[in-house]
Amino acid sequence: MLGLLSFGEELSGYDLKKWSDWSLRFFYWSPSFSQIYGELKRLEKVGYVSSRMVAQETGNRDKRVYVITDEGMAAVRHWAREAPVEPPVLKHGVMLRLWLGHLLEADRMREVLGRHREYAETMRERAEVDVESARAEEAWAYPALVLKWSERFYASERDLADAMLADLDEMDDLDAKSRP
Amino acid sequence: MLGLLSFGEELSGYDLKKWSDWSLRFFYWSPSFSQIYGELKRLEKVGYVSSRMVAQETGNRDKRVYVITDEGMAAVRHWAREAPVEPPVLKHGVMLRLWLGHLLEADRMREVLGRHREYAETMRERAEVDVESARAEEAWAYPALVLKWSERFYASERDLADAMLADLDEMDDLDAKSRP
DNA sequence: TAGACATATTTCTCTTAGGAACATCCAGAG
DNA sequence: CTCTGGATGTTCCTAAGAGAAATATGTCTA
Repeated sequence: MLGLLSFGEELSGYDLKKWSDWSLRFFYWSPSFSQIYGELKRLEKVGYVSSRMVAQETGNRDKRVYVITDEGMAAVRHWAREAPVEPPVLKHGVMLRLWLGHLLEADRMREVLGRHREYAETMRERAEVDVESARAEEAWAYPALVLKWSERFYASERDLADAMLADLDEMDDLDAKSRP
Repeated sequence: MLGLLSFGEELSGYDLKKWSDWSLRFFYWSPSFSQIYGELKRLEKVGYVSSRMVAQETGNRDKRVYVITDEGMAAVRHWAREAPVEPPVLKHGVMLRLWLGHLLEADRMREVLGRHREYAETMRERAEVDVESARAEEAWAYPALVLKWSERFYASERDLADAMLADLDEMDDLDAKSRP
């Protein structure tokens, strides 16, 4: 949350949710509304953000918008610089299922893998598009860098699926030969 | 849990924890003890596992061991076959930090990335070792397949870090030129 | 003029995470 | 020969996270 606010914009809880959904979707989860609104109150209490109410002309409901304070900036900066490097969290449901390959037919496995391949390619394409738009703005240099990483990451995820499909074929061949 | 038990072994909660920590570490998170023991009771109540107490000769404390039932097998099998293909969950703290590149020095970024690169290479090596031992046993054919995937995955994670380091260098070069 | 959709926030409930506590034994260090 | 750390084995407690639903309010469209 502080990271998102560190770009300097004045954002509502709703904005933060949309922003994080949008910006982090390639490499990080996005907090739920309940987490965001709760956290904003906590952050304000400790002085890392400050807020004000905004009456909206355009007709929409009034909202509370938040900006990061100097203390908040110091806190995120400290985190970004000094936090220990932690391993990424991965929960790969597709691999979990294939790990249990004795429970499903080879064709079903291929289908699951194929669908995952499609997902990876779709994500790669989306990242590719985002790289272009992020490069247009100077302020997005680092996000653009990470988007480029994401594009490559999903390309690799797609290739990994292909490699595994090939491994599956090979397994079947060996099986067929040993049981003629 | 049912997946782990579907290999047919009679396991205690403690065994399940060690097993899942060990087997899934490359591609899935492992449940906590509290989840495991709670879940085992729930699974027994719905008839997916059954348990018995075992008095241990070797001196260790008595334990309760669980086996999967036919209904349990049917349930995991159904899950493995029919569950929707869901996108993997990724929380890449390193990328989140680099996304906030405006908050830290270029050298600190390189350090974080370098450490992540090392982590990826270590994981790759571990996966490589595990592939060999899994291939020794016929029953581990599918786990071996996923371990092979893991080995490639971490190799790619390492290469992605290298590519990003190169991107960072390039960014610095351009920066230096535009501000002579 | 209803219905879908977008903004904006709160509430509730369930799951997951993670550590601490408890219990028991073994092996190795001092 | 005792102390301590580590492995086995299980339970309890608390906090964080996920996600749906409820509550407002207004716009645009079929």
